[in-house]
Amino acid sequence: MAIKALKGTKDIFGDEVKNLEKIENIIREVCKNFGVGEIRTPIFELTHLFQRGVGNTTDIVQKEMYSFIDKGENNITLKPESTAAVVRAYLEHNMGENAQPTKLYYLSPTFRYERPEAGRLRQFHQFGVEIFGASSAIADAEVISIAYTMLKRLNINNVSLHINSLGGPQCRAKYNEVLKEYLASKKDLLCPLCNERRIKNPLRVLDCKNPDCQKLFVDAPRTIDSLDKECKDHFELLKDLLTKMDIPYIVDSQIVRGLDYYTKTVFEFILEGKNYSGTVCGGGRYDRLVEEIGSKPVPAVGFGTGIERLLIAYLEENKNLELDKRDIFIGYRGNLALEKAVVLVNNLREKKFNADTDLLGRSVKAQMKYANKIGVKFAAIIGDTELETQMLSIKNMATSEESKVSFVDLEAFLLNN
RNA sequence: GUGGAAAUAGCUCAGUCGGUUAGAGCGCCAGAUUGUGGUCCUGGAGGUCGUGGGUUCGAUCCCCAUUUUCCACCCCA
Repeated sequence: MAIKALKGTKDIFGDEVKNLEKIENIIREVCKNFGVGEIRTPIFELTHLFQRGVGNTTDIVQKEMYSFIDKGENNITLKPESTAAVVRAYLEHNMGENAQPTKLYYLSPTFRYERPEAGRLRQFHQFGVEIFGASSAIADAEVISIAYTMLKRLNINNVSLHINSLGGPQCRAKYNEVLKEYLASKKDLLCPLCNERRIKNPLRVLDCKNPDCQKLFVDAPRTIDSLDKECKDHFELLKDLLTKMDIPYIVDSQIVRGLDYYTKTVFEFILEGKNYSGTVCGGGRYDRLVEEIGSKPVPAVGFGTGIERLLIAYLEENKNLELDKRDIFIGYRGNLALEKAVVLVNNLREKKFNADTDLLGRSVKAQMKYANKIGVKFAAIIGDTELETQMLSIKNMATSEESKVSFVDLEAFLLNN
């Protein structure tokens, strides 16, 4: 019985790897431009960390974690998101003592036990940014700008930015009262799920996808109407900065986010695609999370994005992408020529050219076919004549043009072409 | 976790009202005056028809179970 990859997991190879590499390169470049440094935290942490950090009432913690007891009887969980782990590392290494703010990004495998579908696997990859130690909306704007810049450089244009503000603890408490009252007045019309949430976590009710419920919410109280002056100013500054940076946004009171730790700003980039529609990137401010996990309060803001979803969006907008071409293929005919080809190719590789030769001892024709398939710019065959004259006849694969080049001038030729 | 559809070659899929050697296109390998790719032509390799059981003289096809994938919910990135 053949062994196959587990449900919700997959092997990544071929063009997919090349595309992912491109995306990752753009991500790293954007982070560099914004002065954001990378952090790599372990793949697993104590389960307790996520229970505290993500929130015990969330679906992620309640039913989607890969948890197990290791041989030392520690309760371990494969990370279902990275923010809690980054916060743990921030506190553990006293990063708050360094020059502030602390700007970190991660690019990490992430695990959630869910029903897999397109753009959602059980092992997936997340890219995210966290900025610690900056309470001003300037940081919120910068975080959004990072995500926006990344999407733009990936040529993903069919997304829209939705922003909202949940306010601080006081505003949220106030809002919860108003909302509860409002929802109670509608309880006979709400679906069973909404009525359950109405008691436990009223904010989540607004997230209900039931169209009948949504109709009721048109005149529901909005979080932004319950903001105190500080939170309101914060939100106004954010909107102002986004406008000044030419980042278009929609204020959307339905954006409440699924994780408990958000305060003030929340946002999502929502994709309208053929193969996938939905949130491709989401985040916000979480001023109370660091205190929740550690002891001292540290303001923080960040976002997370699923690389697989990013890839779907990227492929929709970038149909005929040119994958990197190898520079030269050097084939051979005969044993002496074989040795010469291997040596030449090896020398070129040492000089950091991309060079390839035939490993199967095929006919000249087959070697040329191979050169064509792997997509080299140039191809040449070494035979008796070439060995005698020490000259190569290099063929430009795109134009069929041939150039005579001596063995010693090979590097110079490649540099100039 | 709920509901629905699907699973046949490396890929995309046909097909058999249940019958002997299961097909196509693409891809792969090889030929077309034994030293040159891309188009065209010819040939070849490659499948225990997802897995296990049942019905049957006989199952890739019908039935049951199971696994996986996809879609819609739920939730999220």
